[in-house]
Amino acid sequence: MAEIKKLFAQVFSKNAPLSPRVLDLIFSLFKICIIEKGSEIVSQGRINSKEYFLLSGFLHEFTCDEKGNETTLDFYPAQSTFVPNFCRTNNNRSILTVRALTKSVVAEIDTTVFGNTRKKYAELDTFSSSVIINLYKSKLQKQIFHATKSGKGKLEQLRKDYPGIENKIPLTYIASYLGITNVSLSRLRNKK
Amino acid sequence: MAEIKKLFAQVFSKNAPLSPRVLDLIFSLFKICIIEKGSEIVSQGRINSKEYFLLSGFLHEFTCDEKGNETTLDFYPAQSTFVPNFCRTNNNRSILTVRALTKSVVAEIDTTVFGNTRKKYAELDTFSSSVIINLYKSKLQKQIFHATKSGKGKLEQLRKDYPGIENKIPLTYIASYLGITNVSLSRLRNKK
DNA sequence: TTCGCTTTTTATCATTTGTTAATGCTTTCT
DNA sequence: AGAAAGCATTAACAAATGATAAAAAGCGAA
Repeated sequence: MAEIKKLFAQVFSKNAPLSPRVLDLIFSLFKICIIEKGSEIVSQGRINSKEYFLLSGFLHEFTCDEKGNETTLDFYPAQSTFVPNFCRTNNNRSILTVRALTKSVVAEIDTTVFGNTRKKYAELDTFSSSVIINLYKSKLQKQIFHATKSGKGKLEQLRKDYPGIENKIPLTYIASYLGITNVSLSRLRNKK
Repeated sequence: MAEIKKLFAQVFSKNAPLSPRVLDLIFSLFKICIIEKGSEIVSQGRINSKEYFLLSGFLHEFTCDEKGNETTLDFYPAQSTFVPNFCRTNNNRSILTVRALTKSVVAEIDTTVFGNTRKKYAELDTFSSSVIINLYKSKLQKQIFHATKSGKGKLEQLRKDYPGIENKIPLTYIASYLGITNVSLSRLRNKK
């Protein structure tokens, strides 16, 4: 349990520093969940009213269009912050799915509980702003990534952003994230 | 001046409804600026501490890499909301540029003035959340756009998103936004 | 292990996109 | 008007990517 709390503190510190007191308090409000490989934490179309932090494991976030095609939008390595609930929902229904690609440990809290706590502690407010800034900047980077790089360049960037990812998860998800076909990805990987 | 205020009200209502009273109040705090074609409202690398709303005209948002290559990230048709200051800056310095592609009219306000006013009126808080949600969703759409569509598909989508844009601004910016070369864009336009 | 299923690679061909360069068309400025 | 600069199109070729299908490799369950 001490390890869990350490991981928890680390995820939070990636966004903004929190005092030990507030960290203790907020930690006590979270529920720790074990997620089996293949199961979904958040599901597209479903009601969801929680905030999440990934402590350990590996997840991917994707949308599914009318034809059933999944597009992977992001990867969550260990110690990642989820998109905030209010951004990823329409009328409380999720617009995307987050699925475990390996067995994972997630910390979850109700949005209203978190919101109420936030009102009491200014540092949690700063924390939340920081989450949004990081989210926006990461999306901005993704746009530049897609608009300026070819398949080869995107694969190189992916390798920097997520070291070892090719040995961790099925390549289909990587191809989807890069916006290329499985066949193209295979070619790029086996070429010089 | 009555027209200006009407445009102002319309931009705001695109995010979240505001009561006439708060709208009047907030309007009085803004400064209305005429922007000549080609000049920059926000400049990459420069200190900036304002929030902006585009009343009329047409803008584009871009970043410039070390080599001087510009990548257009977004277009702002008349009555658009800018990315919030806190998202588009690092230590108060802008990480992107917004430039007028036609003569434009912009409403501007200091971030701290806006922030203070927001604290007093809950509806402005809702408004700000709404701006962020719209921002995030628009970035999400852009990622899906790039990851799932070919040049042809992206051009078709652009035409839906920004009707008439091809007759309004230089095609270079459009090609950059689509992540293709000027030559490819020209080909796609004159084909089929 | 062996079987069956999924994932990945390989091959072939068609299509798209990039690169380079030349041309023609506007626009702008003097 | 004329010159200069910027913008858009076209052409020709090279390179990258997609589509399809088949083979190979990996994985899990009985």
